[in-house]
Amino acid sequence: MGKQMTEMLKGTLEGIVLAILSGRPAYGYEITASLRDKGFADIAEGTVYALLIRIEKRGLVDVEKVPSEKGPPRKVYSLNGQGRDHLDEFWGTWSFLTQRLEQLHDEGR
Amino acid sequence: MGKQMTEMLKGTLEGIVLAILSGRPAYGYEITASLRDKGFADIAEGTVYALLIRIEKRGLVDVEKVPSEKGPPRKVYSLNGQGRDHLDEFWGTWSFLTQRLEQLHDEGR
DNA sequence: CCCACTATTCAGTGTTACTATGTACTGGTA
DNA sequence: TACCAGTACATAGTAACACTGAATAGTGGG
Repeated sequence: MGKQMTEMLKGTLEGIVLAILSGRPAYGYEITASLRDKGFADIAEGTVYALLIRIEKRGLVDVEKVPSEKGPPRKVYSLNGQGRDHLDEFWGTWSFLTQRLEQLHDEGR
Repeated sequence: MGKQMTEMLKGTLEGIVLAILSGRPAYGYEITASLRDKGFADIAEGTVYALLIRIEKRGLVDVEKVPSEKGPPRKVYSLNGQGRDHLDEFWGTWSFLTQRLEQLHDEGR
């Protein structure tokens, strides 16, 4: 992954994962695959799992352990009320940033 | 500043400052004021100065010391060729991110 | 029996923005 | 004179985050 992308993902990746979970509950391995599909090809598994543990500790998601047919049990994460609030905040912050940057980009020509 | 914004600025602030410098050369104190004008009210001076030193070490900007009438000499930074390339890369990475997130945001309703 | 795939965890690292403080120069004012 | 506000830059220490690399564990196929 480019170093620029790595830095830009800080703070953003959390929002991305919360947004994915806002659609439906999912487990780590699944989310990693989903990210790859969405174009984030080089996000390491370890990164996603660490993020999930973080948002769990903050109380943004509920967790349920579900047995898998193909491997160890899955930890299925679902967005709760607090998580939904946090996601709303995220979109607010994000749109603020995009507006400022769009303006800067337009000024630059 | 919100913690979310703090994290999201990582990687982005550098691009913002480079974009400002792409318009015209500027010095730290001036850039900090410019950021306040642009809506980034709570960015600490120390943050900007540290960033400027960083991009100087990476060779993205040229520096010239210019005496000031109102205080210590100013360090005026101007974007050089390498900085311009880096800024282009930044916009590329940024637009990739915004596209993915826009899509995610639209899916979320 | 080993390998590929599924699934999670964790210690150590590098980068970044923030906090808090200090330094230095000028001009106005009490 | 002494002090303070404004200008201008620097830096040590901290917290947060994504990445690297590796380990662990379960299942099924060659």
